[in-house]
Amino acid sequence: MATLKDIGTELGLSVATVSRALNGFPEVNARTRDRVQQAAERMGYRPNRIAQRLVTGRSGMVGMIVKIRPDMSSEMTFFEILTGLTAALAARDTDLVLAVDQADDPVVPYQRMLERGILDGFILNAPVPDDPRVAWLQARGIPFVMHGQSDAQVDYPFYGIDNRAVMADSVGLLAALGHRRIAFLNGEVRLAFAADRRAGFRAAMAAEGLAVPEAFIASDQPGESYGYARALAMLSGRLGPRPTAVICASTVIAAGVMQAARDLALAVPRDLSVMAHDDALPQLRAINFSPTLTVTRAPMREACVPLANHLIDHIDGVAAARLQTLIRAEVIVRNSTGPVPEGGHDPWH
Amino acid sequence: MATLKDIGTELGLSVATVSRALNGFPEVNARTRDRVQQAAERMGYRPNRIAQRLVTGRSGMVGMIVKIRPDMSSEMTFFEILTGLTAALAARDTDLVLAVDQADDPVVPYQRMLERGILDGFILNAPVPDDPRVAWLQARGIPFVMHGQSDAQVDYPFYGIDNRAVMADSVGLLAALGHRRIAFLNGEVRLAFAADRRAGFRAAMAAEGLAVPEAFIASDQPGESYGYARALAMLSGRLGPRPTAVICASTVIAAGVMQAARDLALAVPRDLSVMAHDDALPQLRAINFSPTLTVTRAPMREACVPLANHLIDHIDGVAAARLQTLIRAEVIVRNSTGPVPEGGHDPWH
DNA sequence: TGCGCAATTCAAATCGTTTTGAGAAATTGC
DNA sequence: GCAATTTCTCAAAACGATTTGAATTGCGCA
Repeated sequence: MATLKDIGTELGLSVATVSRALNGFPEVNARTRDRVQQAAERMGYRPNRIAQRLVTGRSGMVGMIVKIRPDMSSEMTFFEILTGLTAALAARDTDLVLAVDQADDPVVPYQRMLERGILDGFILNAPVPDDPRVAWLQARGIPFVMHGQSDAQVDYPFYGIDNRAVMADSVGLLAALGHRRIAFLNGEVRLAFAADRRAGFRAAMAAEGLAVPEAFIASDQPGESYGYARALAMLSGRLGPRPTAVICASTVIAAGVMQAARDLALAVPRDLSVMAHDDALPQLRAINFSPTLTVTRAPMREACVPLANHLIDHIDGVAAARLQTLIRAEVIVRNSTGPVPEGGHDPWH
Repeated sequence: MATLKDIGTELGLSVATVSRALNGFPEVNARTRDRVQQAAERMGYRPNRIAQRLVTGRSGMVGMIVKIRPDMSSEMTFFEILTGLTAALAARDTDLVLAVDQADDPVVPYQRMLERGILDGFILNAPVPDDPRVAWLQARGIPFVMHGQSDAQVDYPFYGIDNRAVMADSVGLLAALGHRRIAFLNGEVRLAFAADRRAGFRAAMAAEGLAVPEAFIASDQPGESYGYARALAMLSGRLGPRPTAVICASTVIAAGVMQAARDLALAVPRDLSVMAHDDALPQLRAINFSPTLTVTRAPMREACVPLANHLIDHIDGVAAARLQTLIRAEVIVRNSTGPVPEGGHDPWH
């Protein structure tokens, strides 16, 4: 591996000049810069990140700690994030160091990674309300970006979708079609995004003047059979008058709901409208549902680009307040939603 | 963060002595060593990996590049590997840098990661026959360990299970129960492990004097519905006399086969024996099948400990020949296998 | 008392980069 | 033509560890 010194001796220049030439400092002669750049190219020079880090205090590496949650949905999502994130970080010359959290205390793995002294910052995901990781990292001045934050009243960088708006859009769409009994199959409310959606759902329903019995708001790990089982219970009539529309927190859940509808001989959208929030996971595309699925859509992979940029910008010193992005999911109306069926006009109460 | 110099000035010692004291060199006075160690403890000293790397040429970081393969089975497996691997690496004070391969050329992502100059070696998985990554890394003298190699005639470190033995054990068990028509639902034969299993299956069947029509050896990405669809075809009788036993490359596939048997009203193990190779994925446990599943078992997570150790030992200079581990999977007989049913004694030919 | 040897410790070089402060060369102003 | 400025380049110091070779100390022994 060629070093700055190699280029320097080759060209009869000092390492200082070579360094400045390559880093685009203005005080170096244009002809010298050309010579240096050509030599660097020719000799296959790559700056040694280790040496750079030692002097700049930056390593060009960020950490992410994933928590094992044994459900398919979170694994698919994680893969999607990983793909988008490593690509987006690579575009800014940054590497991703990964660890799996197997500890009880949520901050322990962060502490362990930090002790190595090789990280510039962290990417956090799946926030919980009053996330203890946030306080811990902020107390130590460690830069981080939060993925999935949807409450803007914080003082750290984040990227997330407006989950209340997601629910307002979904409920609004269904209410406009005449639906009054709308059920909601949520994710785990322990997680902030699901808590926000639940609040958003209730607020949107209330705004339409509609009440929802607790039995028709489900919350759990969005596993393989969760959607199917909960939809079956809700649609069977056992819990009360069955909903005419169901909103799902993910397309995985929607797949289960569709299956339940088929098993109960309910036609979608004639007897039941179904919609979901779509992270655009390539394994389960809303367009491949039958009927095609009406969704609120916010591609997970694309979200990784601003996520990576926010973190690196923050490390570079940009203020947190300028690195807070809350996007609004797109509403895509397809064929799984339709007008409220005959005789379904009555609200629950 | 406390440095060697901090400890030195605190104790009135030179950094050299502090360094030697902490690294267990014999020429430092026992009392001095104690003082240094206590001071280090008290001041929360952690060696700066970056500085260590610069002078030793070692970074304590290894890379892994995962290839996106959109099937559930490989994602579950990847999670399992990730969990075991980061824990095993951490035990040897090593971090894992991860990237996702989205390029066509299999060596390009390795080259890109290497250019950063921060890695001590690589963990490769999912080898293909004559893997181009091997030649590329060997030509450059980059240490690596291969996960899943099952042919011992190579000159690099690896850890894998003996896939031919897996098939010999499986076929042997079923043949001993009187089965003559044994089908095999394999993984993708593009991958070395599946090619080895196919060869092992054929050899084991030939050793029992049994022929198998090609229609009863399936190979594909072990997706969600693959096992179900292939088993349905084989067991329907459309392709010829139906098998009395099925061997599956994974428990995911076996789940599909069980479902197909149920749909065709075939009782397991009375009408059909089913066995699988079990990577011990926590999401799909062989013991939770009904009936409980007979398997060849080799826990994926445990495999990561020798995998990590092989790589780090190799980086430390241990010869590749001493770092080749081929383990034999354990055979666990449960309730999904039984004697060949009445009238199922005839071989295919 | 003085010499040699072992046991400890230390100063300095090293890794490859960035950055500071200063110096040399070229250009300008009077 | 000489001083003042601008333009360019360089040597050296840093970052925090390891490692080499030398220096110091204490000890036993003649």
